[in-house]
Amino acid sequence: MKKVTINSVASYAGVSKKTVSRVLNNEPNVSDATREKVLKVFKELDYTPNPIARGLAQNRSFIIGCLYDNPSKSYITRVQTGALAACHELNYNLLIHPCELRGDELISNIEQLIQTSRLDGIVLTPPFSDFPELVSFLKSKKIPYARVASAVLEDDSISVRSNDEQGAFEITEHLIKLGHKEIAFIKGHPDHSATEQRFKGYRRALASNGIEFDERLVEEGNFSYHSGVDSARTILDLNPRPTAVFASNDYMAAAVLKLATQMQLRVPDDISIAGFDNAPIARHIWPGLTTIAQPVEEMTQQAVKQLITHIGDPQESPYQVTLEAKLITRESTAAIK
Amino acid sequence: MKKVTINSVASYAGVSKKTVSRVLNNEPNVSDATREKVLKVFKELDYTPNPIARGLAQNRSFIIGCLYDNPSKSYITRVQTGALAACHELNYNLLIHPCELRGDELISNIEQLIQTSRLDGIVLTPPFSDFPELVSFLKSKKIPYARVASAVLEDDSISVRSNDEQGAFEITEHLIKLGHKEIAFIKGHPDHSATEQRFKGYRRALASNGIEFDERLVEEGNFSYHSGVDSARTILDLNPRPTAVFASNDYMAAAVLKLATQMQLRVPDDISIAGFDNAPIARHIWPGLTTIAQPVEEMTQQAVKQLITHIGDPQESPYQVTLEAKLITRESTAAIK
DNA sequence: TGACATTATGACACCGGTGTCAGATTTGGA
DNA sequence: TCCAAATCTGACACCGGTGTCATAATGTCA
Repeated sequence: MKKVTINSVASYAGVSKKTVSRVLNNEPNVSDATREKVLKVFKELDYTPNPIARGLAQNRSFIIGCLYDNPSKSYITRVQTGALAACHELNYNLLIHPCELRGDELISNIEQLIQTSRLDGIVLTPPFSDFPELVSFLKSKKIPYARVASAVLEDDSISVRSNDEQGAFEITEHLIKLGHKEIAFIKGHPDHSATEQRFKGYRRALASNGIEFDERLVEEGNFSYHSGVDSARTILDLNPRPTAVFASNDYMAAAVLKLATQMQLRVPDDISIAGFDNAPIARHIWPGLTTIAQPVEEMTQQAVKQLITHIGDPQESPYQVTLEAKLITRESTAAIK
Repeated sequence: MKKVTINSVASYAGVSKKTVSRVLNNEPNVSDATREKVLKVFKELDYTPNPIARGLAQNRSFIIGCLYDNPSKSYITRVQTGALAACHELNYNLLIHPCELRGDELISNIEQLIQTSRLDGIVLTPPFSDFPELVSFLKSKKIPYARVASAVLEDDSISVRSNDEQGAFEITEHLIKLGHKEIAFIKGHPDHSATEQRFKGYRRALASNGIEFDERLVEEGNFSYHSGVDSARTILDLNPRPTAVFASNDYMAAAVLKLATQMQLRVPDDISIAGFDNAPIARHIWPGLTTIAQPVEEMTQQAVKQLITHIGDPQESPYQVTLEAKLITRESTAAIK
């Protein structure tokens, strides 16, 4: 099995390699007869163009990077799934880059990544989607980027999000409609813009239903299961105890559930619990968690698709979409007795 | 900011580009004076060699692929973490390739992957580590590969595993020592070689403790949470009910726990439950699951490191390691009353 | 000191594609 | 029918490195 290069194809088809290249790239100015002849040779020789040579000639790598730092493995894999779908479709490769750095270290780490791997573009996922220094660094270096699930919109960049504020509003209102008035809230990690958005939604739901906001019901978490345990401890010890807890994500909600169960509280009879994200754990525990499902794969796929399109044709105007989040009710929330 | 290429470095340092290349690759036959001079220019110009050009010249991509199909997101991310660690260390890129295909479709999918992405090598993770057709395909195409957590050892290929059979033996013996005699077992997915290994360990522990194996206590699962629910239903309805359940992974164990809780059974007072893998869920639920922890990151990292070393120097003899798995006891198992 | 082995260096082709541009061929309108 | 415009095609340099080989510089030993 010898290598099939553009040269073999060219000589076999009796044309120049430039013409073969034209066919490869669907360029105009090739007669139908020639095009078909070359295409036939592609099949016959089972030719696959070498992306490395292509990359060298065009100064591209056909690789985009995917940056994330998320405690939720399921979120990560969902992001990857969406990104990969877009990459496969458009003949790109995906380089995953988990990264826990912040500040200058983050910037220089990303700079090095771009330098050494020659990325054509980069997808930012939470919490990086809303790091202004990172975004402006990429902008200054003219590295194409797309932002997934960012709260802050800019009109000159690609951004695909879902409405966290609205989701939090809906789930809070769901609790209110069940008769709950003392609804505790556990915040997420301060680095994530979703944290603020979800908190806003919670407060808006309270306000629009005439319930006074009570600061003592709010705990600071960081999206990790562990932080959920700490917050839960404080909340469940409150006197009077709130009748419902809305945690900013499912891991923290699961922690509340665990602690409540350990304390012999029955969920949802004694206390309702709601989460956010619809992580697998939300349906792997008993009772299943009422939560908000976001189209993470879809968001990432659209973002990456846009990004690659933009790389191929920088004229293409960047676009921004907001997708729908959906309330999923399970057994962990019920009407107050 | 203009591009810094090998040519700029060469002319700036007053040497030929071949000499620069020699320094880059740590080749011999460069005088110390010249080497230092060139190295200094690297720093001064902040030069990063272009891996694409390098790849073209050497007919390499500096990319290795990572193949997996696993219902456990945490397992996937652990595999990725290990693989990335090795790749970073050795200046390689990692291309992740989740894949649900089997048989001929799998082979042609992988063939296409290798063709289009020009992988230098591929890491097989369960269940692919033990697919004979895939392994012999790779061998016939002379694609370097490494196998993670495979049960079948071959002495001419790289393989890093941990001892599933022994782990299952230990956890079963743990239950036996707590006084359990009727221990139900839920099998994993038949594609995974671990499934058979874990079952073997379970049986060996029974045998070596003089407990007769009872086929009625064994259920077929497939590692998914859902299959665990089905198996749990059957097992918990048995009369007499077994006093312990050992599920082949934590998701299925969590399913047993969920169902048991729904049935008002107290765990571990009424029934003990054990899992395998030490997935996050094992400590996110109440009671926490007794389970077996495998060094997944470590296994993958070693496998990838070996693989890349082998690619760089095919003389390097492939090696095989077995790492230790560890019993982790939590609240879900207790002495029989 | 001369003859020869060893080390250091550079010229040049090459990896497999793409961009530029000139020349050949076809098309269309007067 | 003829000429300009549009369409097609190929020669050749180039992307940024590495491999080969010739040659220059240095070292070694009689």
